[in-house]
Amino acid sequence: MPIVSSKTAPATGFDRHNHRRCIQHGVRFATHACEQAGLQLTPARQRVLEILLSEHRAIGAYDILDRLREDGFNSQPPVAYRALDFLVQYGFAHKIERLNAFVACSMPEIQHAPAFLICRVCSVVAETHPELNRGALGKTARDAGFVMEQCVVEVEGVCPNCR
Amino acid sequence: MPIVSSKTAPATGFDRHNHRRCIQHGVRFATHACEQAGLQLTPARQRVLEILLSEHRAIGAYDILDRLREDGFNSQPPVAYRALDFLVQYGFAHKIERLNAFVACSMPEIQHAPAFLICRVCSVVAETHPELNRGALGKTARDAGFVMEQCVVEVEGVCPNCR
DNA sequence: GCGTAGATGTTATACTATATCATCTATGAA
DNA sequence: TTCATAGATGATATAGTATAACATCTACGC
Repeated sequence: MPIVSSKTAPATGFDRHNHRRCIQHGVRFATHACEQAGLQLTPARQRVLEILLSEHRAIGAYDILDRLREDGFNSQPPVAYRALDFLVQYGFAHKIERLNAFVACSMPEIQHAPAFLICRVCSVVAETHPELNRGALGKTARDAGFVMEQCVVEVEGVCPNCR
Repeated sequence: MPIVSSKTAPATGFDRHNHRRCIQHGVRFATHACEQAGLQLTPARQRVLEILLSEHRAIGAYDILDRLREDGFNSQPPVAYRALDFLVQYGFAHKIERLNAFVACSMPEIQHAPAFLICRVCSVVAETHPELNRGALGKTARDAGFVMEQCVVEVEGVCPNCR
């Protein structure tokens, strides 16, 4: 019998894991998806994705910019923001509004509205997909006649590793 | 038989209503609550609350600052941010992270974790309290061993009046 | 009188994000 | 080939959001 119910989505990011696979998988997936869709995963875009994939934490645009500079990329703000806009637009990354920062998507193969669990101690950000439409909030919205389009769900708290 | 189920919280803000009451009630409640708690609802704080209560929309700190200036208040940024920090800290207002802006709390008498329905057409922000702990997201967090402390839930879409 | 805590005044600065216009390159149509 | 177009990048400037830091004031209790 599984400890985690199969009816709710798990949160990915807190468990210890071979992180190189996250990076490899993320880049490989984006490469294929862009080829399929006729999108250009240019060097700057790929590098920003790699930077984001390098940790399960939210990274600010200006930190990304610093790392691009180290790698010899042009380092004016639009460089980072353009790459981030691209990655967010096509679902390879997400913005954490609460932190004004960005994370790589940890489940790009699944079409989903993300939700985030943010540890205030270690800053790790785990991602899940709660399908809020189905819960109380979805019912409230329907009852009110409100059509949900974009959802921001960001929960701050303490992760299992920091308790 | 009620159209809206009593099991889920309604969204307040989209329905037409006598808005003067929102302002009166909000200020009166805050006045009493501050007296009870030994907090100072100073002129600047009360004025910012009134400004926020003047519409069910999110207002940016610098717009608030402009209105304070018109009213003869000191208009340096810290004036607005300090008042907003106070109002947010004690639950009289909320920050909408997605918009970098603030709204008056529409149910200050209820201890709650708020969720917002934001109309992208008319910018009206309705507030509700979904108790996410009870739904799928709460289960995901518990299964992951994550302790939820602060929730940001902001849904963008189209309100009943704009459809 | 004196210390303290909370509030405000004041100046400066940090952090986040976008506008704008020029340039380059690949592609496909005329 | 030439041209037009779309997408990407280069480069400069600026807009928008938020806080640090330190001085001052005021009310209160001791």
